[in-house]
Amino acid sequence: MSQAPTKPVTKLRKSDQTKRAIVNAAREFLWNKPFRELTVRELMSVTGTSRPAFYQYFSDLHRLMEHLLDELKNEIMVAAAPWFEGVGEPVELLSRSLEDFVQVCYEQGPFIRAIIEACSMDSKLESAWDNFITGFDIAVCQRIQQDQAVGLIPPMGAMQVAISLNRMDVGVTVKNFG
Amino acid sequence: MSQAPTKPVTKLRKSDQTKRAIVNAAREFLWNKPFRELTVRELMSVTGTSRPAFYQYFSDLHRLMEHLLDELKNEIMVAAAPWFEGVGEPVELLSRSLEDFVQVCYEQGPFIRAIIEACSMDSKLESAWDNFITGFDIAVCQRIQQDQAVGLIPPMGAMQVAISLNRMDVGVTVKNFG
DNA sequence: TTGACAATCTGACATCGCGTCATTATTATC
DNA sequence: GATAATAATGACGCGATGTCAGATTGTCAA
Repeated sequence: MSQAPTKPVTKLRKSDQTKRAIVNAAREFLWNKPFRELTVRELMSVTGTSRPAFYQYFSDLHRLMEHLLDELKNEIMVAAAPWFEGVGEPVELLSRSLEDFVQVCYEQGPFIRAIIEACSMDSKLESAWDNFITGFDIAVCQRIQQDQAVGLIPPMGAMQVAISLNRMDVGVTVKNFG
Repeated sequence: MSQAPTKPVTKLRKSDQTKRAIVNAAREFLWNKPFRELTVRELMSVTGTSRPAFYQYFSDLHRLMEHLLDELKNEIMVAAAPWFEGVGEPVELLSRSLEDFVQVCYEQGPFIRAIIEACSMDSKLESAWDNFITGFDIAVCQRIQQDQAVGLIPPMGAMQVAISLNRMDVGVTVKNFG
């Protein structure tokens, strides 16, 4: 090996620190206030740095929300991974990874709400969320079809059921954190 | 009777004409464009009258959406009335007034989507929508409880089921008209 | 018809938040 | 410690909003 990647390209730049501060400030704000009240000015006043500095890290507030969506995606993928892969006894598998899943939704509830609020205001973020949720639609659909093949679930339009269930989950989550 | 109310206080003001024009222009716009792209300038350029004239009728765009919500409420109440009152054989009643209900959602789909998009941007509109949907939660809950009393539906938390089903309906409707 | 009052509309204004500069200050690296 | 890269800033122009005094239009009694 010519170059062991023990320390990849990960320099600990000062800027990462500021970016982290921005994201944290956003999280704190959005924990109990709606996205529509978030302004760049208010956000940056918390971090200490000036308003234009924000644009060094995100081209606008919606990009910031896209970042939160990415982080949410990671958290959820970890929690739902065993279920997504779906090896093992179906019923027990479901109830076990559902527990982790609900736990994530509980911890991230206000941010999920905020992301969805922001979706109405930006086309790109809307697409990003749509990709995210469509991934679930497909995964749930496949799971249903597998269980249908074994006779665990009666034969009905798997995709429609998947979509409906996912929209229900989102709707209830948003309601409970509104 | 001292004064027969054949013609109430309903003068046919010129203004009502303009207001109608504004609402129509909004409907046309929102039929295939998202709420976030609607501006007072663009809206009024269609009606012919000047931008400030808008504020004679609605204090802002969200009030306009509140008006659309009111009109939607009326349409839906008519369609769902028989089911809301709930006299007659449960199963047939459901499938019959569900048909009217779905018809309204189909015709009004883009406006429902637009209203919900706008909700994220205005606290008052959000409350108005919440009142609207809560009415359904309660009605569906009662209906479930009635059918539970007769043994048509197994005993589970009626309100939770009602809320979940309603959020599913909204979510699927918005998805299909997005 | 005419006058005059009220309803309706308008141009111009102040405000607010956004996003972008050229420029300055601060780090990181040698 | 010098210097190149990186980060932060003040100042600017933009677009949309909501308001107002004043002009315009519609209405109705005389």
